[in-house]
Amino acid sequence: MANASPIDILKQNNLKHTKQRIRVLEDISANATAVSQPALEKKLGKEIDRVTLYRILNTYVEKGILHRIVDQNGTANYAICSSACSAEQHHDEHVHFNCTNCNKVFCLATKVPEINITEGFKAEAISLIAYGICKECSKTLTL
Amino acid sequence: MANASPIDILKQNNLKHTKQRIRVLEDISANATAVSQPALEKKLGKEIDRVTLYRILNTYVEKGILHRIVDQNGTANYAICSSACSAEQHHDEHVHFNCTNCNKVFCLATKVPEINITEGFKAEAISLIAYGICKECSKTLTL
DNA sequence: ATTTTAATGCAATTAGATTGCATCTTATCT
DNA sequence: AGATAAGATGCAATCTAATTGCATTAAAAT
Repeated sequence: MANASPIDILKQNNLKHTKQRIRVLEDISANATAVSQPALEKKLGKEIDRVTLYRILNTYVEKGILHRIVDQNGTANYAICSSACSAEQHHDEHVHFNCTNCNKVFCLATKVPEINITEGFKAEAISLIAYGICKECSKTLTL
Repeated sequence: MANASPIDILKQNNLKHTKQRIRVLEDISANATAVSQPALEKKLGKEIDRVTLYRILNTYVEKGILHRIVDQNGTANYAICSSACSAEQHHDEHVHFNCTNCNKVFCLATKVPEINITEGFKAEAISLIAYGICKECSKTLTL
């Protein structure tokens, strides 16, 4: 279930398998880093309408197929969820890294630690984003 | 230096003290929670031009006077920095709580723990946002 | 008081995201 | 397979956040 095919994922979630939905899943899973909405639109904009893309992404987030990481600029980035995610709950418990140079969002292996939340507040999800310079950019910038 | 007046803050940062800048600081510090850009604009829109507001907020973030918390929707929220912040570095090391019901952003007392970042990535700032239902909304929602 | 320096306001523009509605496609049911 | 129901797509329009250029105005320095 770790690397299910796009069609399997759609079946598991009772979603009609349209070519647009398959393209989006293929494209996002082909990428090592999370993909931003603008990048997706740029790449798929000729095959898929802007609005459809937004709707597909929202459905995927709701179903727990993708997780959405909003970066410092307020831009939405998308990455495939681990199999532990569902429509009921996201278990996107790893740290993200947002490069302030290239703007890419990376999923790090580091897990989000337990956080002690103030009495009275009911936390349902935690987002931990580190900002700085990514591996590739630090090479380029020091040259 | 903990609760410096708007004018003091401007002096300390070599910023001209205009009535617009003072209003923004007054308004944000009057609030217990972080204030969103839309809320600020709604409140100050008749005294301060939209564009000026954006520019003031950006200068304040650059100078380390305010910190910006981007919530799940990509909306910018602003809160007064602790005195430890400067133009060189933000020490906004506490956890934020973003209510998914009323959208307010709270600064919690909880500190952000040490995070082990993957080799090669250079983290400069950490943002830890918990999403869920805030104190007030949990009261209202259970009624 | 004059000059310098920088902030403000206005108009226009860019970009991300959303809504309503007609059309088309997928899946279902004979 | 063919008809039908359910739902997804595309298009036009709209909304909101944010940014840029430029003329005007206000604050600080001399």
